[in-house]
Amino acid sequence: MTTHDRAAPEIELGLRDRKKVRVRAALVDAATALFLARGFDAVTVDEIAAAADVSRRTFFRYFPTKEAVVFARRDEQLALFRERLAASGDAAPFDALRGALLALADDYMARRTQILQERALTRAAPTLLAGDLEVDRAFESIIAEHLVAHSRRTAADQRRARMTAAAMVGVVRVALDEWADRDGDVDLARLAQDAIELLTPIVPRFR
Amino acid sequence: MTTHDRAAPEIELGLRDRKKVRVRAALVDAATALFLARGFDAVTVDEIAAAADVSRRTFFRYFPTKEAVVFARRDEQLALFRERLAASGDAAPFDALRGALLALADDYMARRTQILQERALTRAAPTLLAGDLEVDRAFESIIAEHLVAHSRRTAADQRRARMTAAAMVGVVRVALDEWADRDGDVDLARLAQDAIELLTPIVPRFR
DNA sequence: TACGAAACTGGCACTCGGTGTCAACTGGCT
DNA sequence: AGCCAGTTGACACCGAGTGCCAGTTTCGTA
Repeated sequence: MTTHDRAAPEIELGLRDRKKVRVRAALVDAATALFLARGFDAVTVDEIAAAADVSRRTFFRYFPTKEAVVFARRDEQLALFRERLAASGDAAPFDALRGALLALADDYMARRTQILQERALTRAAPTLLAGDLEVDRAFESIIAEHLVAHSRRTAADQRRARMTAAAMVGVVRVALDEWADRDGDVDLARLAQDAIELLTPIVPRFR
Repeated sequence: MTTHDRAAPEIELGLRDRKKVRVRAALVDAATALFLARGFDAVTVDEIAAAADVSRRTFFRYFPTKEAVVFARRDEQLALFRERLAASGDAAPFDALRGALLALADDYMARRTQILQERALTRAAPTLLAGDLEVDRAFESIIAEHLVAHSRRTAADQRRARMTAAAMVGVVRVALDEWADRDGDVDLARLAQDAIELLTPIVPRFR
């Protein structure tokens, strides 16, 4: 029912769209390979385009910036998180949140090496660091939306919901950092669980 | 004792250094005036340099990037915050934190129009937004350092200290956002106070 | 199956942010 | 006065991103 491909990859795409998917994938693959080999800054868009066998101009038709190609995967995570949250509609808001976050933690652990590689890339390039922070804000927006929607209409309550969202993203990020710093050798779900539990006393209404 | 100028602005500067100060100020003034008039992206470095009567190359000798000239003032706030925190050395860590944050809130209210202008600028330019986020992380680092230094050496305790720091920056930012959204017409200190109070139950050791 | 519209692509020229280099200048010191 | 070091401007250069247009490919339709 949605235009999202994940749920229904079987719909016949025309040749035109299949080509587009192929080109996009080729660009992502070429870029990540080059980035991992030589670092983000040392790779030019021309090289990426050449490696994917398209013109430089075409690269910028698929991605608005050089950074965007790095964050393509992260945007998918974001959309997935939003879906999961929306799916568990009538559960207690805080429980839904915990569920979605822990599911995310599982995803991360499953794609461990890839995640760690991406992080290593991000640390080395200041430009990418900025994008990383924006992802956090995006998560915060989703969570805040969710909490606000399930709060009373009081200004004070809504503010508190937004504060809770900000705090939650903060503690979860610290958990993620620790996991990454330990090369993914600890249980991220466990860390995330602890992080979320830490906030229990400040979550409005449930405890 | 420190090399910081604030405490001792009376030391005689040679003609050379006085010039440098003047040029730097001229660049900041010219840049902010142009930015406010036409927005960050619509102003080129050439224009800023011309308005300040120096060459384009000289601009980049004073600031590493076009963004840096916007964040010059914010870096001062950051240093000030760090000093305040270090000053109140033997107070309870959480009290010291609250004190420094509330002092910061007072600063913001005192420079209300300037702060609001800067924020308006930042919102409009995606590049600047990234810088904004980095400032938050810098604050978080300072707070985390402070809390970690006053925590037990346990891994769990230190992690909790870092999580608390992240949460604190989060809730304070929400307070700041609300203040700015209301055009600075509410009491920021009060909002910040509430935000910090919200975290009391999760702060390690004190309650 | 042929054809016209629409989408996609490549190439080119251009703007702007940022850097390396070097020659000319200016203030500081003896 | 004169040397040294720091500062400056000019120029050339690179890479990211954008507007534009002409050529090609795919799609829907007659």
